Amino acid sequence: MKNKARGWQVITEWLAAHDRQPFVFQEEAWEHYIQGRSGLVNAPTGYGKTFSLFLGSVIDWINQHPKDYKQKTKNGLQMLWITPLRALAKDIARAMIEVLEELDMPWQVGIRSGDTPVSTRQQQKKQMPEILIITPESLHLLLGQKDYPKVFTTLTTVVADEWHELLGSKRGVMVELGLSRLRGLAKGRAPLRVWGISATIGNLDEALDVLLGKPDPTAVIVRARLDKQIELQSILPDEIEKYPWAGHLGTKLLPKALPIILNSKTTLIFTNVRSQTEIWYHEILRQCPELAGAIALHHGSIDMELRVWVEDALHEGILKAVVCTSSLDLGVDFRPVDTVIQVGSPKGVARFLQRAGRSGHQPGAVSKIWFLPTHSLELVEAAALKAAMKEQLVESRMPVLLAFDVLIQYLMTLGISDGFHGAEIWEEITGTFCFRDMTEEEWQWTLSFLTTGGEALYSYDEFKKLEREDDFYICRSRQLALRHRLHIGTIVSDAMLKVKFISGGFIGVIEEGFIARLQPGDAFSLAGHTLEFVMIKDMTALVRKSKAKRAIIPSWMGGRLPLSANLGSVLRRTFSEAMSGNTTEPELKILQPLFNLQENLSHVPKDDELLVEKINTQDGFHLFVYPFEGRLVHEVMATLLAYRISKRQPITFSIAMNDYGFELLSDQEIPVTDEDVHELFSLENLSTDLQTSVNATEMARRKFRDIAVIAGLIFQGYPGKHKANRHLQSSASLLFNVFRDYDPQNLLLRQAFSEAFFYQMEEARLRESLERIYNNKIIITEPAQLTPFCFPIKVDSLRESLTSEKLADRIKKMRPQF
DNA sequence: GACCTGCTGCGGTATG
Repeated sequence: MKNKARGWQVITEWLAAHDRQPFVFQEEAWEHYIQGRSGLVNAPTGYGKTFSLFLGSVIDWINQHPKDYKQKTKNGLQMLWITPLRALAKDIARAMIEVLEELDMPWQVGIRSGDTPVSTRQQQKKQMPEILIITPESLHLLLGQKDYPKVFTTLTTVVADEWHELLGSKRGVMVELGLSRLRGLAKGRAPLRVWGISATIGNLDEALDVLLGKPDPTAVIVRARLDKQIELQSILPDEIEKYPWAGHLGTKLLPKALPIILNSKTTLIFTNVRSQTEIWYHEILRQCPELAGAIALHHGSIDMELRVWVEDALHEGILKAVVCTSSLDLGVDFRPVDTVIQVGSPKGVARFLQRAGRSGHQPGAVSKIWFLPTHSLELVEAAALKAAMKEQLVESRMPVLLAFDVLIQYLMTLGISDGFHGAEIWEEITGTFCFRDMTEEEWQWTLSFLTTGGEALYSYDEFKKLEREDDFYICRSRQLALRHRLHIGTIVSDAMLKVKFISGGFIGVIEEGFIARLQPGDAFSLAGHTLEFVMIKDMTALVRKSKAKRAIIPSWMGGRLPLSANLGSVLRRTFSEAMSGNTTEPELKILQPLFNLQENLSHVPKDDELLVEKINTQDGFHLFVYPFEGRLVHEVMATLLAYRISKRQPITFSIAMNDYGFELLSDQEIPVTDEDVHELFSLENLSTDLQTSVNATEMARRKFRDIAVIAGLIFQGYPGKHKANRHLQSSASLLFNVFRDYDPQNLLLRQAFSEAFFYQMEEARLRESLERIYNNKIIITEPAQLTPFCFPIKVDSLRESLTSEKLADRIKKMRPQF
């Protein structure tokens, strides 16, 4: 295998034999690779990016070491493969071993992650495999071992797999920092070759920059020159007039989805919410009992073992359908899946594409995805998604900047292994994308915070973590080192209780708050089982099987993904099209009666218009506004508007919002007219108005909790031992106050505020949308009754104050007739 | 009888 033609041939043959398209390593890319360049490979999921890159690098190695090929040699660690998912690590390892066998290469492939057994770890300590697949957290744990540089002396290549998944998060920052150290260790040798593997995102160039840290003019992006064909079809109700105007469940359309499931080999049904998967699972079985045993459900609060069982069953093709949340979004491909149903809004174009890509894995096959709306208006999203996909309006992943919490954790990691020299690490860190704008002053603050505890905590010894000897920093406390190892990582979880059968066997986790409301004997549902709650013991909820007909579905406090900016803007455009009358989209056609009603009662906004509805009901005076900017932006915008209106005249509001718009409700007439409505959206005095109206301190306080945990200021207790969430929250709050009062320059405090502005208020997006609205036409209507647009928002705001029974009554009364 | 919202991911000790 001396020449590249032979190498290329091996790759092509292998990929073809394994049903994957050999498009990634084109001649040109291969050339880049063997010249030792770094870069980024981009292609849709399931198209063999991983394998092409892997084969390419192995064959390149063979070319460079022709004599060692096929010999059992101890080469040491050659390649580090970073993956965000443990499950993915296993998949990749399996495929790699297969490839190596075929090439007759006696290389070892190892996995290093949380579930790597101790014996394997010790084995690896003695001798590293040639290829190590690792998570970002485990990489940092390696960097926290004594003599860690020895492990990496032979390393030539690092691959960041699923880089788009890590990029926008603090886990991505961990990768950046890890890479900076590995590059530092490689100084004096051939520079590390670093490759990213990424699905399509809006900012691929930036993704490469983040991976590289310092610009590298020779680095390349290898793009797949193919368009994955995706076909979207909506599941339409027979009579749109009878389909709900609000809601998020979608079970009314299940009878229409069932034939699709029955006619497919294997179907994935994606929902947005964990409780929703439980509800759908039960509902499917109720309507189609013959599916018992052939369907399963999968979400993040179901015990790992059960999930793995479901995943294996998917691989083997023995399941007819799996109801799941985005826990099945990542990496691992399930070939038997031929049909995907998305229930409700996917909230973003990228996520939708990814889910669609779960079907039709075979090269050239069309991925088909069904969209099942949970309320009428959501059908517009289907039409918008089609347009967005056609135009490739995939969202960007914004890299995290200046995450001082992660930096502090990292420095401590280096401190507990061999210690570090300030100047050397400063050099490396400012070479990362995340910290390239860090000032010398900030660096000095960080070091002094770690050695003294900073201005507020200097009198507490436990915060003097590192000892300083000239420019050398090291942690000499075994106790602190131990604690630190337990806290490496950036994922801060909420306190959950495990659920276990009395007879043995874990089922999953639920929130403390949910179980606190249960009485022994109550029935609830988890992982598809109906369970009877027996008691709590050792922070575990013990249950037995129940035959109860009615069971409470647990709810989990999860994230609230807002509608993405991309999807929002296409959505606004789609409304314009819907009213143009010459649309061919079935989703828009079927909605025509609804649009007509909206137009008669009020107005359907065009692309360059903002609709404001003033409605009086027995509840009071409502102002509905529809920017289609996602709920986070709406929340802040609503608060801002309420404040600006109240400056005109004393008035109080209650606020409600969803992804499409928001509501201000008052008991007095709301003073907004055509003449003065524009100035409510003005950028003038925006910062001061925001500071007065939005409680930024409270938002920052909430953000600070994670920051304090990541920076290692709060000890979360030993594994297995429970520490109530309350304690965590209160100690974080305490620290927040202490910093605010005694150390206002504290960088972690500052970070909490900037995270609140960036992630919670989405300040940049808020500004953009205000500017857009300010330059748009604003149409104020005064409908005589609630409109299809405002209905979902109104229902949401009622839900908080009413029981579901009363709510159903109220909704019946509220709903206007066509 | 139902117009029930709120995702995902990782990691770890020590003694007999």
